[in-house]
Amino acid sequence: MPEQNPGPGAARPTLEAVAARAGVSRATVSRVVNGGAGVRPALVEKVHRAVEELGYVPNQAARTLVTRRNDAVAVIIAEPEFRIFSDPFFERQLRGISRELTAHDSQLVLLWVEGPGDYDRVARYLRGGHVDGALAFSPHHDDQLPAVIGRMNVPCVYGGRPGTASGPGVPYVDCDNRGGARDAVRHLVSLGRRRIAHVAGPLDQASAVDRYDGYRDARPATGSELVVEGAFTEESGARAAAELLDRCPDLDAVFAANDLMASGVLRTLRERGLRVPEDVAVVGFDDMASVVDRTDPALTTVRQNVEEMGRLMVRLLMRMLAEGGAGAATPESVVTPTELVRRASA
Amino acid sequence: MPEQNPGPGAARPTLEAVAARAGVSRATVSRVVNGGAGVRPALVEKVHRAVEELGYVPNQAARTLVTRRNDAVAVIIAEPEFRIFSDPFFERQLRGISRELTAHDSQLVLLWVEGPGDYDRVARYLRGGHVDGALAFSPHHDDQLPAVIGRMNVPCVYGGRPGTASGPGVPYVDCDNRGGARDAVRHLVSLGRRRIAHVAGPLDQASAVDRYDGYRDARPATGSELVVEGAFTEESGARAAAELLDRCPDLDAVFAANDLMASGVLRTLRERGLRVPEDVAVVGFDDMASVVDRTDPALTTVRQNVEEMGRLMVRLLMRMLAEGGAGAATPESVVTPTELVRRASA
DNA sequence: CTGAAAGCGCTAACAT
DNA sequence: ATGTTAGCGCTTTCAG
Repeated sequence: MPEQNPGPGAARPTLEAVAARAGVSRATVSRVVNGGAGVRPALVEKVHRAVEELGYVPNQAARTLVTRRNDAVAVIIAEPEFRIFSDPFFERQLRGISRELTAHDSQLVLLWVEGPGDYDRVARYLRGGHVDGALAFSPHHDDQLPAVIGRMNVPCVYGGRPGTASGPGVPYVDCDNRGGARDAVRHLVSLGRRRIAHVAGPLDQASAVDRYDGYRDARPATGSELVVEGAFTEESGARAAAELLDRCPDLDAVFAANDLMASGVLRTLRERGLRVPEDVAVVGFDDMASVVDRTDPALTTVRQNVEEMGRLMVRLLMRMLAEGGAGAATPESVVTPTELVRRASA
Repeated sequence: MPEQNPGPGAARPTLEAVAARAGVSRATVSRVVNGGAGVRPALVEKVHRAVEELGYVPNQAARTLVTRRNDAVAVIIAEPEFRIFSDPFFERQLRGISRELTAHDSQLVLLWVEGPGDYDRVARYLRGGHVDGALAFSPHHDDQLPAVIGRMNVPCVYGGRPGTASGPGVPYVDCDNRGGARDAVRHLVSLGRRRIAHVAGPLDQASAVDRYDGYRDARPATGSELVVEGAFTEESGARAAAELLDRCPDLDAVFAANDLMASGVLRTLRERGLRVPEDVAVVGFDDMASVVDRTDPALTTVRQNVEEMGRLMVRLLMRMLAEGGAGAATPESVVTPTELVRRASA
């Protein structure tokens, strides 16, 4: 249990004080505090005791001033849409980030961007040198945020492949959306389904586009595409299914670009008296527990390991920082594998 | 649009450089950068131009070192339970905090505490003087986190009344849980209901206890208490309702300590063929949009303004900081009013 | 292996 | 109204 903080009233002990108490120089205390390499064990011990007794904690500002390291990373969340934050999905990713950052002794500074009006603030903050690097989420293809961040020349890793505005060579971590979608549709094909519809996500987001591409890769060549664009919400999935059924009453499978929409699809199917999977097989994407657990029948879906993706973002960033920031070449992006999880719906 | 960052390679310009360029002293530049009070307009203009041309941004570490201000606040989230983060409820509160912090030119540093093993890390961080103050969420009555934070002597405001472990006089922002519960139950009474049951939240949380107390205040004096403790989840609400019905088949109203549990109660009632509100009236607590919108019938509930509560936490903290931290007396806590929202269920 | 000394970039008295 | 000066607390050569 750490000592009591003397508080804002009483001045906190400095290196100087510790040095005096231990009967050594400031330099020696500094060495000990930073690992104690090349200091005689006896002195190390003495210094440690003094630190303990005085309740010494290094002043981070002073340290940053000379080392130019902050041990802090910004997490930038662009939220042009509603809700992204309360997405259990995103929570998992943030948790992965938080844990990995802790493992690297770094702090998480949250920058919540509600719109273009906030870009200046973010830019200023990044320029201010408050953080060693950034992790950013900016799903929308035309969002200018990546461009703004890019101009700041701060090492940054994206969660999800960023849009065109960010320019090429921007490192990111994403799951294999296209491959996962391909697996999902191939599975439906292997079940003997032929009229396979797709409820796409908002096509201004890379993940939605990639999943759509995967659908195109794998769907049977016969017949035409059967696609409606949704909004990644339950409601939009339900509406999309209705439209699809109107257009093609005898469709025998639906691949939805996420679980929430798949859940909406199931609802519409039930309302129309269609059985799942007998009449129509359904596959989702994400394996989002809060949806998948409640669905009836249990939803077959494509799983991605989001927490791991969060951790990978941090590791990638740390590698960039270690290699000396702007000088080094940007590292490769990471694309994580997905896994088809078979349940009752397909 | 801010200039391009010279980047880690090129050294950033310092006050010194700006001073040289503008042909003034460092002190003058400093004054201008910090508001420019008492500097001749002509010079202000000159300095501004130099700042512009050089793309100067103050070094925060250097500034913090001398002013002892960080312009950063820690948000500490204890999460002994699952899920708290993806709670849309909590998102709203965090958003209020984020916005108000931005208005005060402060940054949000997120400290995610997953268990007692993290307490040391938090304590060290707080001791390190990285932040001017903290905002903490620690709903569980016996959680030692408030005690740990208290010992650090860092100004801190709690979201929700903290448990006993924090000691007296700890400032917090909470809604009037007891009064809101009282209103809910009084409303049921005014509807002529007499056998009013309560599905309580986990009674190791102050909010659950307070709502329970409100129930006791207002329930009809006749008959005995009819209470089951739930876990603030939909499922636990459903189970609690089943138990209540077994114990008292002719109950005519249920007040649930939150909307999620109320939704579970509705489910059980429906399964047992009871009509709402004809046979049993139901009232929830929170007015959580994602629940209230889907419920059938629409849920009567007690609304609290969470975003505002988040903002109030920041304002309270800022007042403490302005008044000089530990020296001044801790300010009064803030209890915000609730509002009964009548819908179809009661 | 240890200590002395020189800053990191900025602010805030204190002079002028 | 402006400039001069003395640190803030730490790391890091450079001597010894």
